[in-house]
Amino acid sequence: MNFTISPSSGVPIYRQMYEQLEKRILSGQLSAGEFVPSVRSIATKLQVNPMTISKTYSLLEERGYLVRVRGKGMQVAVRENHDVSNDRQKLIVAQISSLIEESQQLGMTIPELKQLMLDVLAKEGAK
Amino acid sequence: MNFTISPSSGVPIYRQMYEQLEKRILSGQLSAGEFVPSVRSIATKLQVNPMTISKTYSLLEERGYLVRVRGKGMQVAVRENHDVSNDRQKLIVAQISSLIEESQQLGMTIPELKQLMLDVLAKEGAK
Amino acid sequence: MNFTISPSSGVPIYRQMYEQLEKRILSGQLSAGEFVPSVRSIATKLQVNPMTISKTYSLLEERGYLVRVRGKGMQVAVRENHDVSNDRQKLIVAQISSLIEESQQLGMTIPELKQLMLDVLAKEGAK
Amino acid sequence: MNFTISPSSGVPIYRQMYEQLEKRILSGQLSAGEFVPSVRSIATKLQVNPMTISKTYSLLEERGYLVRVRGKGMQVAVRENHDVSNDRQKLIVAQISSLIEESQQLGMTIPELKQLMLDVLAKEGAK
DNA sequence: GTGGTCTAGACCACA
DNA sequence: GTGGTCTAGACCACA
Repeated sequence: MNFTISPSSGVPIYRQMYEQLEKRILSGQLSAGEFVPSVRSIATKLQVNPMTISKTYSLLEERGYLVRVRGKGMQVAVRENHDVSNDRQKLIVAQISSLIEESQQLGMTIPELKQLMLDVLAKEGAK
Repeated sequence: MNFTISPSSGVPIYRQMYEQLEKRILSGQLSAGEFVPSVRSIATKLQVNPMTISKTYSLLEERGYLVRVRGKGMQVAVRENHDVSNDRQKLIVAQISSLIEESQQLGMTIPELKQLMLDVLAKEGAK
Repeated sequence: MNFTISPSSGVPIYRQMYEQLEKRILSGQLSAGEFVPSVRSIATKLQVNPMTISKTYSLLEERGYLVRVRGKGMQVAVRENHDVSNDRQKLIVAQISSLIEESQQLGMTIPELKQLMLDVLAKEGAK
Repeated sequence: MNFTISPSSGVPIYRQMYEQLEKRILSGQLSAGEFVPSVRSIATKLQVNPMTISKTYSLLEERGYLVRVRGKGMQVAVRENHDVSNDRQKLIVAQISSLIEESQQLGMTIPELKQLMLDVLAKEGAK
């Protein structure tokens, strides 16, 4: 499993790891029951302090994404009503909402924002 | 002029102030040539250390939003291509792009995202 | 007499005025015996605090460029051995020296700097 | 690493430090990837407040000279077009240009200035 | 009156 | 260990 971290980005390494793992779980690239790499193996590979990876895993455990299996490692949690697409949707909807709020604070109208979104989507979709 | 700060939010106060001022300048609520409140007046009002506000102003100066007028205070900069709507647009477009990228990392398709955006916009527009 | 000041440049206004007047005296544009405009007339014209201009004049007086004539104003001083070209030269030589020092701190050699100077001079001379 | 500061020079300490570090980076004495001394170690050595050094580092970071590596310190940035000699040259050329401009405001001709430069260079080169 | 600089010292996140 | 943020309070230059 590959991870990309940028120690100088300002974003804490443990958060960078968190986000990459969360995305893989939410998108189904990591599926329930699967084991994630050990803290040590990742720490060695990325040349990072093991405590940092440990912090990432603890956070993922706390939020229900991972389950600690004693003596074996961390496993992707089997979540009840595990509607992946629903999780995803909530995450994206929240971001759209905050984008709307911000655009309004900047004095942009809803129709203007809508037009902008459609423009950018069209451009990206064409890639 | 009113500001809202939340000392317990984790976001540094000087950054909170920065964002509020940047938004007001970009949205034209503060227009070129206008003087912003003095460091001391804001510090007193918000019960915050003057150096904290000073840091905000230095940042805004460094980025070209404010101009220091010695002995008189800080003034909103007259920017050459002061096409406010253009600044705003760039800021929002960048955020839409990163939202698209993220949704794709989560395994969502462009049409799905588009539908979601339209739904949320419709809901917000109706408020 | 015209002056150009930029209140937002960071350079104190009294220094900006000082430099402009010093240059005019050193270059002979203002000659000995001539009266400079009154503090008030400049202050009004430039929309500047009279104390600021006063500070400029005091500095020029202190350094022997101006002489206070009671009831009449400030006069360009008649300086003994008033070799304008010599003053000028000292001023420029000092700056060339500090340029050499700086270029060496940056790891540039004397021949490199010499070449650079000749290049820039050739370019400017052709204008 | 040694630094020289003069608290009584009028130039803010954080600026004095900035200039010394900028020069060492531009001259290649500090090379990309290298870690600069910690805020605290410099502060202790120079008997100066850590915040003062921190301000220097923030400025160097903002301008792209240093990169903050969380929990580890500040590292000299790897810059894309890291043509050190080019950076240096621009800095010096800008100063030569402004020297030419100034000499002309003082009524000196280009040939006179050229002669003066050659004289001073010859004297310095002989040291 | 304005903002800038600095100290001494505290507490925090991150590794 | 690293740097970041903030306070309380002093002193300074400038207008």
